[in-house]
Amino acid sequence: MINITLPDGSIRQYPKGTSSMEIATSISEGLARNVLSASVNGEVWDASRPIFSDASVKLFTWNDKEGKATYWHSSAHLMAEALEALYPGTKFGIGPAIDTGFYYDVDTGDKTLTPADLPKIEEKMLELAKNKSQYIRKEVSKDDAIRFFTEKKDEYKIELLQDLQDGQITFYSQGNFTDLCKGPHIPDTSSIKAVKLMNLAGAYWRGDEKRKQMTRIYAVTFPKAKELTEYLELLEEAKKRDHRKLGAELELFMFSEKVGQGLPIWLPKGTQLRERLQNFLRAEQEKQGYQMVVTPHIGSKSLYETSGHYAKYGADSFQPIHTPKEGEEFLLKPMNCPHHCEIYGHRPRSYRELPLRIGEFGTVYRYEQSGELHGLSRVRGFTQDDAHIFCTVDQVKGEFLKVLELTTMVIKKMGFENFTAQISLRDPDNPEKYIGSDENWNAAEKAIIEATSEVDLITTTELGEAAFYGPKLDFMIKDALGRSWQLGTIQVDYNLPERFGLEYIGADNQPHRPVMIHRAPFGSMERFISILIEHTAGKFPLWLTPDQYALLPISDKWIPYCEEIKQELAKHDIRGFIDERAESIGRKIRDTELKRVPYMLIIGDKEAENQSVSVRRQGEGDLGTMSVSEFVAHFTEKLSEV
RNA sequence: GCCAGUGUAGCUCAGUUGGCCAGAGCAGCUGAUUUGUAAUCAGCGGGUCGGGGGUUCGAAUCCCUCCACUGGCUCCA
Repeated sequence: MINITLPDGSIRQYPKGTSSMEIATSISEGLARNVLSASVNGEVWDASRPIFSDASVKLFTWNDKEGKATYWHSSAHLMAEALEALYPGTKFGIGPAIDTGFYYDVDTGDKTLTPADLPKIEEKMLELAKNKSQYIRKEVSKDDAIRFFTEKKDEYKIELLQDLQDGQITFYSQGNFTDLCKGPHIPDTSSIKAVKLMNLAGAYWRGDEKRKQMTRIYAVTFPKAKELTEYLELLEEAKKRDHRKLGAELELFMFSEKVGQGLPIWLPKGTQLRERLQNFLRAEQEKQGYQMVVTPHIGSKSLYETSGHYAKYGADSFQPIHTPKEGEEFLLKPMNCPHHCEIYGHRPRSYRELPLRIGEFGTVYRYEQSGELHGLSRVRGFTQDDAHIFCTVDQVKGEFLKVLELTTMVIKKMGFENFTAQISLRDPDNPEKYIGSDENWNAAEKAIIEATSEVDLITTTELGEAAFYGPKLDFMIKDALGRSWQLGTIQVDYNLPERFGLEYIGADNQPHRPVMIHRAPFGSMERFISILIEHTAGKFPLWLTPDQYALLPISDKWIPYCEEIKQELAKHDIRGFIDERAESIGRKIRDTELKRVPYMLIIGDKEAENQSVSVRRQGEGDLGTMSVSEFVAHFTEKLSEV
């Protein structure tokens, strides 16, 4: 007998060789029906795999992340089976589960898959799923495995096998399909009830752009048809909120082929929004002792040679521009930090000046590959809400915590409730990607890890995600549709001060090297606004929205009264406009609703007579009639709510 | 940059296997209407069918090429 510890701490005894599925059955039939996989001593296993020694077991169903991952990975195998049936000779790369669904990288030889082929594959998958084929695990020797795929002429799998150790190789089969796979898998195909192949994309074999490009098929499956429908509805909603669409409809920004791709042009309403965000942050930063600066859009190439940016990114950047007579070289500013280092270094600094906090809404230009550009979220010219804090080693932690506080305050003020932070450290296997000494890196990484551990913040740690000059703390927020986005960043940097030879004279009258903290709570105004648009579906917080109200006169004879109200509201810093068109009130309301103006003030005979306004809230409807001062009170209350 | 796809009026789209002056709705303009909580009516203007080249008696439609956009990949200071 073996002892099985369950998540609730209870220990049950089972015969040697009992599977997780059998354990589930012993608990309840219903549970057994839903089990997809199980963790055995922390490792995710097939539910059918026998357990031979004492273990702690956790059963996974569709409600667990691990259960979904198993389900989708098994679905990838089912898709591969369908592809092999429809397109014999198809070769397979890798087919993992992802956050939502799974993909499989395939090489269909001469046959190019098109979106029109996808329904056929879906149908085949559903047909095969009905066979209730079991996923069967088999341990194989490396030689046998290589022989199998050599016969199948699948060079991708053979390459994957080269990196695997003999004795640790397993195959999984279901129906007529066998794949190299370490598993685990769901019991059988019958739980795969709804299938949707989402899209086709090119993907380099092993992520290497020098190697062959395979076809990646993205897909998702569900145990219930209804869940697929709900998922597709969510995608529809995301499409409706797409910032590129809303940005055009609400006249926030535009792009022009003539100006150039990836170069956003801010229209008046978008500019209002952006400047309100900047003013808000500027005010908060000034409270905390930041000083604003303005630096030029170009900088001498030597500036970036000093910083190391040129060596790292020069070849893949916009190329230097030259002065016509002298032939001097200048780069479009890709970063503000070198300029700020020069500000720090332009005269001797005393320890009494530190921390010195230099802020700038600095517009930078970076060459991004054409296929990378995406609306406002990935552009070639953007404005960072940048600042650099120069401080002593002893001040690093305190300053870091203050920045952390500022950043979380900003995120919350923007209406994002869910956020986490990612600690991005060096990749220990690729030291050549980074500048600076190990001592500097260790100190910087330690500072971030220590400071974040002192605050109430959910963090994850990623190796290899650091900037080339220092580790980062990146903020990840979840939007209203549950999607994750990376926002602002805080970076601790011991290296640039060294490269720029920055110093301060300490209390001991000796020169010391300052530490630099790079930080941007929004990240970039462009990217942040793209996220804000999608999060709010264009219904911005009241304090931020370009027009807070629209006055809608029922006939043009009430325009003068509207003017009066407008002036009164302006006294309370409430901004809006009068819809003076000779349109029906129904039309005016509809248009204003679509423009996401939060308040509509409808003015006709009754209102003019009683010196009142009829108030309608966007998306909610009629709030009734009130006096102008009552509206101001209502508005002011709502304003303070966010 | 790479793979796949898309590009017809400001927007959303129609345009049969290549064939009469390329269509619709919305938006715009003009006029009428003076309206009570999500579209008043009528008239008018608007397109070198993404650009260029080619095949053809004839191209929005077929081919080549360039550009932009979309979904991914790679990249992201």
